[in-house]
Amino acid sequence: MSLPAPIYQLHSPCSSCNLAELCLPADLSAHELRKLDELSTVKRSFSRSDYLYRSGDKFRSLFAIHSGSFKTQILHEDGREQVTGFQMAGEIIGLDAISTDIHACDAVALESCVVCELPFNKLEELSREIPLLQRHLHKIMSREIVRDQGIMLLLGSMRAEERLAVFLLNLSQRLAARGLSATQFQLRMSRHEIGSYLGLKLETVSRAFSHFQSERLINVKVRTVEILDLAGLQACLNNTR
Amino acid sequence: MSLPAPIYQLHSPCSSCNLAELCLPADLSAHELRKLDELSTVKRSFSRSDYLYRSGDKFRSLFAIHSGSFKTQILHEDGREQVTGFQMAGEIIGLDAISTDIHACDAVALESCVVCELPFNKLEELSREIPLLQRHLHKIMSREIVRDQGIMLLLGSMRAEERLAVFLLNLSQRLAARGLSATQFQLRMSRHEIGSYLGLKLETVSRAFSHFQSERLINVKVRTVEILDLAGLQACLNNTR
DNA sequence: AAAGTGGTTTGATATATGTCAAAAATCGTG
DNA sequence: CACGATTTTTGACATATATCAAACCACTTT
Repeated sequence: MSLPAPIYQLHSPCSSCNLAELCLPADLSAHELRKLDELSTVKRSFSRSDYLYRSGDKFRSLFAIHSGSFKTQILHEDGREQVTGFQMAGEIIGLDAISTDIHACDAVALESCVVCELPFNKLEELSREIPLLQRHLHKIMSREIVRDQGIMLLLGSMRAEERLAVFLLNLSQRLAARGLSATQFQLRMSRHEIGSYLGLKLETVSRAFSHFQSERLINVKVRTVEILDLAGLQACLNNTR
Repeated sequence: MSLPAPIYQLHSPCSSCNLAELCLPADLSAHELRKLDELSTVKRSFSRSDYLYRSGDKFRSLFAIHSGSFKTQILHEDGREQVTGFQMAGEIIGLDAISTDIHACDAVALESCVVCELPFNKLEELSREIPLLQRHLHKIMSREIVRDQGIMLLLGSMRAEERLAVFLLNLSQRLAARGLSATQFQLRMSRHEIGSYLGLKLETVSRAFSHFQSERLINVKVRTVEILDLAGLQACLNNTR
């Protein structure tokens, strides 16, 4: 396994986690919450560019991101790479590995991160006993499918600037859901990584950023982004080609 | 709901279905198989261009395709469309709807089809009682995630001819898994639908077909395809740009 | 503070794919 | 079988994005 030794081990019950509303189903009974604490085991820390797992690793656990953010990527033998997502606190990562018991992509920390390991056997066992948890797990997997299909739409039928607008609006909305600013944030990923995610070359990403700035939709200075006109960005999407 | 009245209703136990090896987990006990037959209810027939479900429909059931094939598509309000997949016998369809209890895409029959309805409540109940079934359901969902991410790679970083090669090889392999010819088959979808799936215009798809033919990799006459050189098609993928 | 390194921006140019158009082939239907 | 409607093919041309290159900037290391 590619996990570094846990830098600090905190026994951290899910029931008292401040991210519970993102990770867990609502409406669990006290009894169910207590049961669920069987699950939460250890938190692990990662530094920028550490691997949480690698493609080919044996699958044992899903991971809940407690803080920080990751990218997931597929590396094709011929050198092609595709970033398949950027994940942040409260999101569950590793779902692709369930199908074959082998991780199908790499997960790489974009900054300092803390992650909760969720042993999958245990999760399945608990979800047999707690129907709400079962349903929740299904919803999380289904949500990932919907997300991926949204990206297929983006990659299959949107132009460069539309893709970047979708990307920025999505980031904005997820940050807001975490109580952070929807309009001012630091990008944790490079132009190259954004390009890989959006199916564009890094120069094209950079030009699109510059163009948005010249249109007064955003201010951007390298990785610092301020959205000036959310509605204007939205409007980019309606210009069908 | 958009389902037509079942044209014929056959009570058809999964345990005796010839597609069981595609739909069901291996190694179920006789007892478990018997339980599973609680699930299988009714088969429904569809004709070409019938909707199995539409985006926005209330979610109640997954569907197992018994015969025929479907496309799934997202229609964006601005008229953009994206075909997100082509599904054939033995495949399970509707997973995207679990996340919100509302179908997120349309499923349209590409030919005459027969479909088994799998009420999702029942499926969850059974999968709490049959751990192998639970695991199987998880694997099916995870497989869909992996599939979608493969398409992201295709859309994000492959050229037109590579995309078509991937498409043809994938079809070939799935047909072979169903005991059909890996090298001779009828396409059930139009150039436009293939293009939508691959993020290309129909003219580009048509040109790529013609080019493969001129290279003696395939014979293609409208919707009749014969693959002459499987290895040659594979080799298309290694020409990194 | 200087030097090095990697990331970013911008410009000039090339190219793959899109667009538009017309003809050919195929399919469905009376 | 013929008609119209639809799909497919092919060509000529347009364009969005990629490629190549250089300068610039920001961060790390010494």
